[in-house]
Amino acid sequence: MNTLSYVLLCMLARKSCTGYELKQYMELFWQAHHSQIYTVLGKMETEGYVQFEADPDTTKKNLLTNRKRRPSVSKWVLEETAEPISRDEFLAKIYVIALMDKSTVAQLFNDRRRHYKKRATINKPKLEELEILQNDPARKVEWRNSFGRYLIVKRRDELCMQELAWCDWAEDLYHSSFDKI
Amino acid sequence: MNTLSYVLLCMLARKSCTGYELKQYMELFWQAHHSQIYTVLGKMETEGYVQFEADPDTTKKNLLTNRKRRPSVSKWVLEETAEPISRDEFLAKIYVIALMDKSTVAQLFNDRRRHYKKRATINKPKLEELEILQNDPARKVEWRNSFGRYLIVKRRDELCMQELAWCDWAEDLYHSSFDKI
DNA sequence: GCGCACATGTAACCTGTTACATGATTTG
DNA sequence: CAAATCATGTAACAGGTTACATGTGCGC
Repeated sequence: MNTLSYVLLCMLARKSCTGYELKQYMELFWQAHHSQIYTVLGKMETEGYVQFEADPDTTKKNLLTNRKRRPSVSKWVLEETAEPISRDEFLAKIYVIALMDKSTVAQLFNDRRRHYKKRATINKPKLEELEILQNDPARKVEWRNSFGRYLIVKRRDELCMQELAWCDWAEDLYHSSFDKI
Repeated sequence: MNTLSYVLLCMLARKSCTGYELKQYMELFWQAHHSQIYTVLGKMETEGYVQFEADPDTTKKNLLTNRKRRPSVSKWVLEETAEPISRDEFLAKIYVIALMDKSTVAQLFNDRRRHYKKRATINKPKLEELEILQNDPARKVEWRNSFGRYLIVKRRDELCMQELAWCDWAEDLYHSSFDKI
């Protein structure tokens, strides 16, 4: 049981998912390839942490459910939390911004903006969906069940907006610092 | 020459560093263990990307310099930039916030705040130092040389502030959603 | 019918982590 | 003078990526 296993168990604590869904839900804060996810899910099954249930209706769709190993998650949550890891190639490139020509700089920032705009458009509908839950008194149980997810989606949304604002600020400063008029 | 190698070359483009310094400079956006850094620096030397220069004064201190392999960095900068990777155990735990007891939630947020406050206090003096460069017309060359680094330190500072604000917002919302008065 | 998103899996390989090792210099 | 920080390195192992493989269902 490594960290990824516990991350998967956390996802499953909310609702049963397929491996495919787990990957998508996790992408907000933990990127893993499907090859890795299916491999560790297999190990987790042999160790009794999850159960596979074949879906008979729509063929070939497996549902996974967390079994009565919940206490192991509660225990993990109390253990010391490792610091977040980030690896951002774009920022390594920005490190040498003063050595690049202007067109390269423009391209780098445009790519970055494009990427975060795309992220934002994927995120926005998720956020709105969750905020509908929040404001519907008839769906209190669902809201409670999605509360953690809402906090994370909200954080991700802020992050995207701030990154885009930083791109604009940084590019402006670059021009006002290095353009000799 | 993998991604880490290019990240190291970017750091060295700014100034000569020891392996130890490289680790610290990179930590802003790419965390690597010293064992990995020294290993790849060794490979980079045999392939002629860097040179080791022993420091005769203060014993045992090696300075590394980037050689005339600069064009390879320029080429790398133009290649497609991989998306940033993040792995945040804390957010996985937040996913199951609705299943935790209140004291666990309080502890989680407090640890997170402590961590980001610490980050902020490490970052703040770096930011101030760079802003002094920016405002000193006599140190234009230095400012230009540190411009990329400034952009990154600034981004990191914003990130810390926003994370701390999010913690307060999230914990408030948690209480107003789940405290039955 | 073609391409795309859904859906799952294995194997080889590269990257990153942990543990082991050592020694100098600085600060309380 | 003990503890922390500076400073570098190797080896074994665990984690993560890439490539290979296969098949379904939907919309254009």
